[in-house]
Amino acid sequence: MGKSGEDLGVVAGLVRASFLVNAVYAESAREYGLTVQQGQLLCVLMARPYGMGGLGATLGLEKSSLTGLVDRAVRRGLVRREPDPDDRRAVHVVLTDEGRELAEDFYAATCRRVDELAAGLSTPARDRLAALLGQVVRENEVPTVFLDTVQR
Amino acid sequence: MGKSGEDLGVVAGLVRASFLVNAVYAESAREYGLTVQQGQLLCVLMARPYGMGGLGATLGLEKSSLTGLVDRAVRRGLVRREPDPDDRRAVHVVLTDEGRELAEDFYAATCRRVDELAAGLSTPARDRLAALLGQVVRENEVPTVFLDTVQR
DNA sequence: ATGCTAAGTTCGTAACACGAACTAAAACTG
DNA sequence: CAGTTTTAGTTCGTGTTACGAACTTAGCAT
Repeated sequence: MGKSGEDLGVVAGLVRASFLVNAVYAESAREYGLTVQQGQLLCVLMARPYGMGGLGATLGLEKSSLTGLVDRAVRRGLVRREPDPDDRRAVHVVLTDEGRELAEDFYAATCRRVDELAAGLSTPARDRLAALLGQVVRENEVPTVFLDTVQR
Repeated sequence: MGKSGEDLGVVAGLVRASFLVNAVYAESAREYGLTVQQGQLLCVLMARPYGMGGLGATLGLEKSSLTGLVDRAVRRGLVRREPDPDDRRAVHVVLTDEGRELAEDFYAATCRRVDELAAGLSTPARDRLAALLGQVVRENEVPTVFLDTVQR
């Protein structure tokens, strides 16, 4: 362990880095007229449509919280509720064209901003950081709240 | 800046790890009957008292948002507003005894939980991760939203 | 004094999050 | 098949969070 006093432990490093990412995410959302939660919703739906239950599991929210979140996103024309042909109780939440466009712009802007947080790291340092975070993420089964790669 | 390839890894790693930390933080807060924001408030005040303005700068909130947050914390007996002897407009927000105790318990529980996120890393890997995150945090001037170690 | 700035509060509005209670459809059971 | 239980979502009521605009009071310049 480093004892130089400037050194942060893993725990404080993770928490503060997380604070940093949250701030950047919020700033990015604000830039696109979104709340953080709406931004997350769009990012999740970029991968594929989800049912309300799946969204809850992915975002870590109760289903009652989702109704309103999706309602507001529908009202803004960002998503659509489609009936599930195989289950008349269920619903697929899908991005509209407008929603997809906004999602992609927001996603790109957020990537750019988060990337800048690591701007001071050398390329090998970035690779090491990516590998280490990748391991943490993998071992803790994080849902796909943010895509790893964009199709381009 | 954007050498498109590896940095997506860093970006997605940071965002997802951040999601993980948020979830753990929220879970911890809930365990102690706190909201995330109240938990953050307590953690910030563990270091020292702050004025409303300082709290806003540290937490990234508008001052008008803080009045309510502090009000509710006061109502719960966690913090106290003390007059600043040198400036009669200003206020020091200070932890009460009850607030400090809760803050320390919450802080410890959160540390434990966040630490478990990195449980799968070897000791040298943890050190590398800590060093890398420390660099990111240092270069982006994160306010002290979470102490590194309790009194050391 | 006069004006300007800084520290906080108040107010109105919107979003968020939860649990409890509910409806409707699916799945299971006898 | 009828009857029960589970599952998917919504509705409702409550409390929290967050913001900007307008405001009060106190310090700071002239």
